[in-house]
Amino acid sequence: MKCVSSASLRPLRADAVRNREKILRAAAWVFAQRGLDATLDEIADAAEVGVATLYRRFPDKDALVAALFENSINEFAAIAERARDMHDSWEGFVWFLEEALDRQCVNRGLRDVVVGSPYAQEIMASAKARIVPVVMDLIQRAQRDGYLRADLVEADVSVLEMMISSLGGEVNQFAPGLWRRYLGIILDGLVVQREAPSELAPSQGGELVLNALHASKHAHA
Amino acid sequence: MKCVSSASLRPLRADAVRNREKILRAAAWVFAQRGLDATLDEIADAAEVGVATLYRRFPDKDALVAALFENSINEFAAIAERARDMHDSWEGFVWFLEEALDRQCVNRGLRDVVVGSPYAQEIMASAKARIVPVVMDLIQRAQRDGYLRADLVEADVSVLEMMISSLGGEVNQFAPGLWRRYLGIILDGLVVQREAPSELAPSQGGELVLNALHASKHAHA
DNA sequence: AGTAAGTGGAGAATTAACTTCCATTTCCCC
DNA sequence: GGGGAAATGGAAGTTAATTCTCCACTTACT
Repeated sequence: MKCVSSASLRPLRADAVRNREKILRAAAWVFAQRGLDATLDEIADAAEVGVATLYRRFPDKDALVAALFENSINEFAAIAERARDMHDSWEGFVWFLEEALDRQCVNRGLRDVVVGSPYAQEIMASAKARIVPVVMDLIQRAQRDGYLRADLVEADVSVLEMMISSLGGEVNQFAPGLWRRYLGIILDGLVVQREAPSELAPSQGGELVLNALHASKHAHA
Repeated sequence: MKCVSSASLRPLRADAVRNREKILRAAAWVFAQRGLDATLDEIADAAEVGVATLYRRFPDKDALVAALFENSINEFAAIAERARDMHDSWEGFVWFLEEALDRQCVNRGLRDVVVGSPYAQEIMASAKARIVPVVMDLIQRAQRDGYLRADLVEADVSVLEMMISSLGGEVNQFAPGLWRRYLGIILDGLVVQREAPSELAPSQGGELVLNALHASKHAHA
């Protein structure tokens, strides 16, 4: 009995390490494009590796998702904290939304994680605990300074994020950055008072959004 | 060769008519609750009818969906037209959104139809052609009267409708009417100018929205 | 060179939906 | 009220997608 810790009794063989990394790279790509619904077979193919290899390294999808997205989730917390520390509370609030949404719209897998995919339950539970109080702070500061409407609560931010990030993924590929247009409208609805509309991101591609959604579903003869 | 028209050569038998109606009633209910993804088996069960009966009456899902939702779709057009004819152009615009969204949020199947489910392609194609110009009118009138921000285009309305109606269905059962809160925020973002935030529908249940979304997906041990 | 570790990919197991078949029941008209 | 056409139910065939396992073979390490 010469093993020390319960996990990773011995170091992985060199080729196994290489394959593990190929898998992670491939999974990052595939999940980003197609969301967490992507199959493990698909990822194994993209990694140029047999399925069994993937299953040996990661017992199930949850484990793979956790390994991949733990970083991104911590990044969220970091963003929120940095936003809270910005001088202008409104700028901080807006910057947080922009950064968070940009990531979620570009990476459909990340969006699924944040919105609460069953494959990322525990990983998000702890992250939420860390992020929520910071967002509450962001909100309260912007409210105290008279920028943000007083009736906004933390849950609203989650819901609005969810609504806006539904324009990520495939839609964002048809109409890149369209989500910014609607974030703009919503921000105009969140400020306490306003003389004129702020300038919006252009709507180009907007007409195609619904078509883009069709395309994403199966063709259906 | 004594038949007259190509369809409905002879009248249906009395029991067949009764069953057809049971199917339509059941389908209306099931689609409203679970969206167009509900299976035909499920509907047959709810109608207390064998699957075969359903298939004999409606060759495929598209036919059933068309039979069920043609009315609702025409209702949309009627609502849009009535909104256009209202005295106050802003009230008309808001009223149209409220009515349209209320229907979509209460009836998940209807939402799927409007957002462009593959099972309702043709049925929507013609309806769109009828509704879009009316909505453009609604927009232009509200803009001309100085209520609605000038940079809003027709496609925006579809996108916003889609975003808001994502709070229908199961979410609306957890937190009934929550969608009105976010419609309120967005409307505040759509007016040209505003001194103070308008009053929002309460957020009660809002914290549970994301949980409601989980619940809707399979439990996943 | 020997052996433990690692691999691939076919295929078993599962789940789920759509659709058809046909022996039986029900209605309609005479 | 009886004969024949119409309608029925639900079991079973079909197709498809996904997860996960097995084992004969290959590769790395000492």
